[in-house]
Amino acid sequence: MTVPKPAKPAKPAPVAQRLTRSADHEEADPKRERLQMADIARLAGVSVATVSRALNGSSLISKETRERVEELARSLNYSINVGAKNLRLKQNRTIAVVIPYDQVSRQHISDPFFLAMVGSLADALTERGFDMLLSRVDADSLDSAARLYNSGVAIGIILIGQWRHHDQLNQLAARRVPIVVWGTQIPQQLYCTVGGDNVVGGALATRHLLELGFRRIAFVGDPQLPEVAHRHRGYLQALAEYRLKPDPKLQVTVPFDAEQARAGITRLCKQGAPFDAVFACSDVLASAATQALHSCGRTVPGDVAVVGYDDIEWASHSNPPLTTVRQPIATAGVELVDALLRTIAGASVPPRSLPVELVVRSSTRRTPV
Amino acid sequence: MTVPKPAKPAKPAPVAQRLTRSADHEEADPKRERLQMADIARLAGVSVATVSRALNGSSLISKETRERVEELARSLNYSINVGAKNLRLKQNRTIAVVIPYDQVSRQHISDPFFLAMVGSLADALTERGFDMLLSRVDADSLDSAARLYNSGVAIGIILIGQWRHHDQLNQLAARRVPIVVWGTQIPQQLYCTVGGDNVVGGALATRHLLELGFRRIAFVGDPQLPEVAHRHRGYLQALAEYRLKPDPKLQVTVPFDAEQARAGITRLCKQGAPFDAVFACSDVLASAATQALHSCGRTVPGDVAVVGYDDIEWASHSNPPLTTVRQPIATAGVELVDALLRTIAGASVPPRSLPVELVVRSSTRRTPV
DNA sequence: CCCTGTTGTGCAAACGATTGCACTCTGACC
DNA sequence: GGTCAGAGTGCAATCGTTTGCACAACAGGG
Repeated sequence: MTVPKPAKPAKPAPVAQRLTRSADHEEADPKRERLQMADIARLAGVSVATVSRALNGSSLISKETRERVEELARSLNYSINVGAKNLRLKQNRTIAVVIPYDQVSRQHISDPFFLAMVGSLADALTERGFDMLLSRVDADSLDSAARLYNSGVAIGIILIGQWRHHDQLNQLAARRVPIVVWGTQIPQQLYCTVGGDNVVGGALATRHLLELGFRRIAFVGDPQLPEVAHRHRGYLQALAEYRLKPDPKLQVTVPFDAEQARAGITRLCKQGAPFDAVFACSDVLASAATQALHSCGRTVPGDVAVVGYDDIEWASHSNPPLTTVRQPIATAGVELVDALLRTIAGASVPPRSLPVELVVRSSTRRTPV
Repeated sequence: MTVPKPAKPAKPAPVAQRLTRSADHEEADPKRERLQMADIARLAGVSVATVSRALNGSSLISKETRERVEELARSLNYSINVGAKNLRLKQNRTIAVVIPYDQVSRQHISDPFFLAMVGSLADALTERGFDMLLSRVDADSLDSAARLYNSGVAIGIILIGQWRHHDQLNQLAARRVPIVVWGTQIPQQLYCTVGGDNVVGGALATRHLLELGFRRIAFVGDPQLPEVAHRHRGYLQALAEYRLKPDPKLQVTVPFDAEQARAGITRLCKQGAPFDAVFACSDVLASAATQALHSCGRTVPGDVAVVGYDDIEWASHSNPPLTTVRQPIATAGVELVDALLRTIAGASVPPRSLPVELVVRSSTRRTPV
């Protein structure tokens, strides 16, 4: 496969010879093998050890040699083989970002919230000089994500989407895979989570509706999912503050899927259980709900007020602009990376919950604009 | 650093001894060094060569040995060190996806269109068993992206966002870096592009407005950018079909930045140059334009019709729902990956332009809904 | 002239896998 | 009994780096 290279001279060859040799090499090697340290060494008339040290700025090397080597490397735009370097040093600057693909509560990788998170993580990682490996894995065999760590591809894993896979995640953590999860804190979890404060978020949204006088508030989401469960708890809390009992008929249990949310809301309308507001656990769900309401002949916010969750970019551009609970996406990226790096460093990092805030727009106005 | 391991016996050790040895190892090595082939070999009482062959399904190995090794590896959930493997085999299954960050026409990595593209690429790459390295680079030193290839981290590069960096890209291609770019075809380009058909897209959008009777159509975008240039050419084409001369006053030259688009449209309103429609070169720009128009007291589509470009998810949810030119994001991912793989295989892949279609919604209705 | 630092370099052994080649067993055949 | 083929395995070189150690060259002090 590889074209044999001329043997390395025992002593530095005189300049003339070196140049010839290099020309020879170019001719003899038209397939343009990737440049490597040995090439630089040969051209500079030094050993690879010296090149290595020079490029790493070792103080052992004389200034002239270092500069000559650096110049040569730059002019040939040589770049070091990271794989070999990592192998030798047993180090690595790659972080895996994993988005599980859940068959049941199917939030696809193209979900805007996840994508925004990916963007935020990309920025945070680039900032700190890490590479980001983006990977989609089947949520049913989540521990296949561990492969990324075990095989040394990445030094740690950031997982977006806790779903119902708490146990699998705990197993990963127990196997000492450095992992940080975007999600919500669960009792007895062995892994670190970073997430918005879902209880507060749920309460904020619900309280807002209650303050506006709405009393029959439908909840759209699947409380089996940890994050949704907490938002639901907030919802119940707020209701309790107003001495209201939750009506099970107003519970629309659907995964994070627009289609099913539409169907769920339509069903709710048909069933005739009266309701005057909707709290949906994501903006996508809220948007789907709004559409379903329209096709049932009910206006938003005239007949029904709608609150979403996430505050993804188009929430403000939707029709009507959506009142929603803002998740701190930008800081989320930074916090996740931070937590992971500390985990990798061996620290035991406590779960972190980030503040959320309510963004009021027209979808909950008493009088439509 | 590394804890010394017991010397490997010349002959397979008797089972009892092997088990003891393994126990010793566990105790002596509480730091849990990553499992490697040598460990499996020792426990199985064979050589690493045999383990390697067994795990790679070589027919040289007897069935019993293979199964024993496989079983052992599975039960310890060993996974091979990909770095070492790649080094030895000079192969790799990582593709770098690069999003340049342009300081001038600042489309950030969080632009929804780009993120959707990232999602699409992630799917296409996962599908084919490749890893995806997501990287944000400074557009001014684009060739730093070449580092990813030169250093062997990735075997090829997919770049999203051609911008004004045609020359840099050509240089990369000239240096034989396998690269495929999402963008538009430019004369004398050395690299392969895949993109929507921008001329047709521009023409579709403009013709649609003309058919509805609009005659003074503002163009929002910076024709210095190759893709925008083509859309602009389509715009001119359509105007010509109606024997209309383009009015330079209706040209709003702004980069892909919502803020500047708002400012540009506001300026246009203030200047008093009459216009009855806007063709914006992205949905984000269109949305910004709509907002600006509203604050100038002009309704959409009542006073001014607006057409966008991309058809990102929220185009249909915006207020009013946006008429736009749909880019084929899902197939784009597949096509980009395809083109890159063929480039890597040594083929000279011609640029590809994908069909686009007009999606008509309310933002261009003559009577508002 | 010998000894002892000091300052640069080079040699060679890692890192964890793959694979050509050599080798050891079998059992079969002459 | 000798030869041979074929099956199964191990040895050792290799991939492109880093780095401990040995060593060469030179200067200065006795």
